[in-house]
Amino acid sequence: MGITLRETVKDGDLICSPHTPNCSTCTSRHLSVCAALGTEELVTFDHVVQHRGAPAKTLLFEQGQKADFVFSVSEGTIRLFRLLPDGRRQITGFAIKGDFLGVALDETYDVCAEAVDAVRFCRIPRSSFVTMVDEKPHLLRKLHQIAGRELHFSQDQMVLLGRRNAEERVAAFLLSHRARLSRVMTCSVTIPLPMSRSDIADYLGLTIETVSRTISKLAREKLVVVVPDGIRLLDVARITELAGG
Amino acid sequence: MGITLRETVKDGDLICSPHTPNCSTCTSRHLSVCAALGTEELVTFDHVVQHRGAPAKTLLFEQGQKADFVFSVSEGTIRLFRLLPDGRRQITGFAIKGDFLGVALDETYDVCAEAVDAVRFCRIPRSSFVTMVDEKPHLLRKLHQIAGRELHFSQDQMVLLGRRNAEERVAAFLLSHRARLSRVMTCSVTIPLPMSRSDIADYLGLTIETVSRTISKLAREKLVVVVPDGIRLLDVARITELAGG
DNA sequence: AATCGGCCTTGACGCAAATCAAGTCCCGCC
DNA sequence: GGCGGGACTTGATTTGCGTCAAGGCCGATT
Repeated sequence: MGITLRETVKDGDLICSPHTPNCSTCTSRHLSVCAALGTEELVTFDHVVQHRGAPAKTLLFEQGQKADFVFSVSEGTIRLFRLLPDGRRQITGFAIKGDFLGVALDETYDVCAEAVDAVRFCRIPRSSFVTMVDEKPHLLRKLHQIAGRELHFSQDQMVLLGRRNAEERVAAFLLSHRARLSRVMTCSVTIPLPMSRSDIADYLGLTIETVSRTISKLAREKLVVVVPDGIRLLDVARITELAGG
Repeated sequence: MGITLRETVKDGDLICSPHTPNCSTCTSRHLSVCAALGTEELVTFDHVVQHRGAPAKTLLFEQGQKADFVFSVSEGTIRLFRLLPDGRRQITGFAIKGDFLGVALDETYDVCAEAVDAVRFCRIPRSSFVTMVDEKPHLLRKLHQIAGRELHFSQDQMVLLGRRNAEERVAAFLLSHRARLSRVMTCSVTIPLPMSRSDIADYLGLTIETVSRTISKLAREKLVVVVPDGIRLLDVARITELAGG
């Protein structure tokens, strides 16, 4: 939470997959932008894409930095956040498998991105990607569709941050995170939460203590059970009510 | 602020401009999506665009409703908001001259839109617009660029709602609103605010009273002067400091 | 096994903003 | 001109969440 960040990861710090996988066998193949790629485009993609991995806490890029790459997450969780000069942090989202970073194609990153746990991703030089997008309108269409979804999500988050109380925020977080996870994994009622309480707090506009107390309260009311690195939902219906709308 | 809304405006309720203006003479011609239109495209546009006006408080469309039109605002202010079942409201933005509503091209509107004061706008059937966008990649590119800006803005707003105190919120609102206005009008230090305190409160995640008190405090400290339907900034530098980063 | 350091939880207390409650101003309307 | 109502301000009080502080748990390190 300090106001200084470690320096952004250098290329050498990233783990290259020993036998570079290719896009056609990628398990994120049908997710996100990649879903919009035809088989022949996939070949083009394979030429420019770099498959990489990074351990927990790696800073992948920083707000304001020149956006040399766009990313597609294939494993693990990445926190996206903004920092205020005095160290306050607002996490704007958690990126998971299938999520695309850099939808806007901006010259600079508008948030910081940091690995929550060990992550794998592929990255594409932004310039190459922009070229492809400019040549393939259907790729741009897909990208725009993703941007639209993110815009919609941001509005949900504004309602949450502006008008919901602590309990509603936590309940809504559990449900929305579960919904997102369900796109990419069979996740019944036990939600894996690799991120810390501090991350959840900074995502929900609360403090660690309030998040902890709220979860304890839900547990006391037998709506959830706290498990190592996750939370099991016991009463989805009631939690949905609490999340409210 | 009630939980029920008046029914959405019907076509008959909207004021048709007596002598329909055309896009080439429109004062929003160089703003927003329209800026991306070539002269010959403008002609196509003129055939499908409908110029309309509406008095204050007109509900233009509602969240969840089928999105029959996309809009470009040419005069006045529109509040965009979400409602919770119990009546709590979060205003996600104020649209002014040059702003485009419906960037995502979604099938349904994801927010409600209501005229704050008397407004003028042009609207285009979404289907026609989508057709144009599909034919003209550079239009889609422009649209995507706008979506990117909105995404960036949403992140600012998440930081504001999640991590800033009342004073910072109000100061940031005054400055960002001024910046937006400056794109379309010569607006020195007196910021016209057609929206009510209640609107500002619901935009900033505060109550009317807190907004009022905070503005009074800024006035007491001689940083602003409250004028009819607006606020004059006396010390932009100090206000920028308060807004903090 | 003992020590350390994160991370999390829990309790006591404080405070910023919400709520409750007048009151003022101003504009439209009779 | 007087009346009514909405928007705004201001004060008193409450409260939900933040802050401060202590302690527990657990994995890493020696």
